[in-house]
Amino acid sequence: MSETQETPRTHFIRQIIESDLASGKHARLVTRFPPEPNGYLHIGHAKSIVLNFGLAQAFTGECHLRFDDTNPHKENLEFVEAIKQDVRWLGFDWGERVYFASDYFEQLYAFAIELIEQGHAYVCDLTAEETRLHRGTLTEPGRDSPYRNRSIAENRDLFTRMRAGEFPDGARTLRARIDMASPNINLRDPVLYRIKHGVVHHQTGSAWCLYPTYDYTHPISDALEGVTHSLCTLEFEDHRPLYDWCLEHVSVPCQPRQIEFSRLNLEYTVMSKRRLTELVAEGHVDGWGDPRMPTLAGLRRRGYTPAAIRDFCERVGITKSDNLVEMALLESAIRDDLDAHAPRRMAVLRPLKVVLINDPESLVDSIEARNHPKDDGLGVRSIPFSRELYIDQTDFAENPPKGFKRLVPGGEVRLRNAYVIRCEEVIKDGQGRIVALHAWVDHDTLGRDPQGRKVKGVIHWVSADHARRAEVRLYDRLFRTPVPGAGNADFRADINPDSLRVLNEALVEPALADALPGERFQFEREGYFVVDPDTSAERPVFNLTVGLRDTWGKGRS
RNA sequence: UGGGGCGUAGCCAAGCGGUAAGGCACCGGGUUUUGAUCCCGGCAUCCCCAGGUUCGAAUCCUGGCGCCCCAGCCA
Repeated sequence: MSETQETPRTHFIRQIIESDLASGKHARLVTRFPPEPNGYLHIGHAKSIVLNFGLAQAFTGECHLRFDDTNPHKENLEFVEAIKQDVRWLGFDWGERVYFASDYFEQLYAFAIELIEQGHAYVCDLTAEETRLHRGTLTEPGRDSPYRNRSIAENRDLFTRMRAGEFPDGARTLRARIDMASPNINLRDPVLYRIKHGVVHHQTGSAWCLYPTYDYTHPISDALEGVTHSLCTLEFEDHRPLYDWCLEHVSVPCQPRQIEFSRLNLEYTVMSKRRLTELVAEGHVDGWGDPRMPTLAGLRRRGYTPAAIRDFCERVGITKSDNLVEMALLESAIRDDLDAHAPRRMAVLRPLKVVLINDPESLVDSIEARNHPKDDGLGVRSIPFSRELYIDQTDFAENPPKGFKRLVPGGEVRLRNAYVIRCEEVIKDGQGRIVALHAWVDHDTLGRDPQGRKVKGVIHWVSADHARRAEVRLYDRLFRTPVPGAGNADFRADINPDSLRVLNEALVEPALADALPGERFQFEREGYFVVDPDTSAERPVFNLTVGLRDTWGKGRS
């Protein structure tokens, strides 16, 4: 029997879930993907999305989409909408389960009162700077705030008035009363609430001037939603004791378990939202959806498919080890998908004219070609053929390097899908630049091998009279170093100045003229391309998704 | 020098005391009207190091070493 369904690879989180389900600790799996709407989603988020939604799917549980919107200064609706679009595009469905941490502000507030009533939280009047000074250092314990032992009544009163807006920003905070001497700095009376006046929150408007912090909000939100396994990245490992503390000291309905895994790092790009935001804000790229960006919006415009990104996330795996994944793995995933599904076309990126000089009348004027070498389901198309053609400049060499299989003076080459030709003459201009080639056609080679000789090279072409001019955008890695900004360097200094090259003279076969934005093709012998949204009938625009694997080293740069 | 993690091939990653999966990359060879795809083969005597336990250790113990994270009223 043949397994059509791949067994998803196992990892420590899956094992924990399997055992929790098997032991009856949980009847049903509930996970969540909790983005903060302060930027666009990137491929690192995809890893988390595929993990959380994928697990829910695998165990027929549920995965919530929850916006972690506790800091209105940085968040907005544009990001909320973009995130929803990207998660959907990636192929996941949260159904009715979209939530906002801000949905819980009232309950969070009530739980804070509980903490105060039990002496587990207090209102602190220290400034941010004083708080920092009291916190101690990595090696020295902190000192108690002078406000740490306020009465419950005073704390309740002050906290109520904080909500009522009686105090300015920064005047007071609500802090958990845990342990200023804890070796874990997160436990040194962390701030639970801070005052923020005059910000309009995208969900709650001006209803609040008091905003809960992540550390307080996250565990409670998880609990209120019945999340069973709260999966996050490694940097929150130190926060887990605080996560648990919150749940233990407040009357929530259940105790979710936080489990950490390592975030994705990809060579030759940056993944931090701070840096991505800077790239956009400083105009190094054309917005969050620039095809060079590692954002899902960027990858989409670059021509990546959701399936390839999901596959990539599966291939990368889930562990706790720091990692730096090679770009080759991502590229391999998209090539696999596109090789199987993208219709083939011919496009000449850097045209060189070829004139057929013998008996042109007896040549066919149209050739039927298969759209895919292995999948007949993709059908066939008709390609016009004529006496004047264009081939790629890189497919002809007057002085060929050793091993060159393409066209050379006096040599023969197969025109893909068409005849074998032989270069008879190289036409040059006054400066000695090659402007055209004259070639002889072997009429007897359409659909059959030539008599008595082997022709190894195959090159692509377009008919001069029928080809359409197109703009082709060739993308390369955004950075020229594997780890931009390594050390303490400015990551901007590592930006690759040649990450985009625009070819304006490209000529594509007519079948490509009416392609719609988002349609993907393989330009034979070149790579996979997607129609850019900038495209128009007058000027079709194609983006390079990824080049074909090239063992000859033809090098496009 | 406090606390929390991590260390298996160039990269990612299985492995859960019984004698090192898989993918990517790379190197051969075959097929091929895409120098693509596809197919076949190769690629860790060894699991950060050193001791110890055991018939047997990447897996257990001890001690080192290296790397990452934490001192936001960011998440």
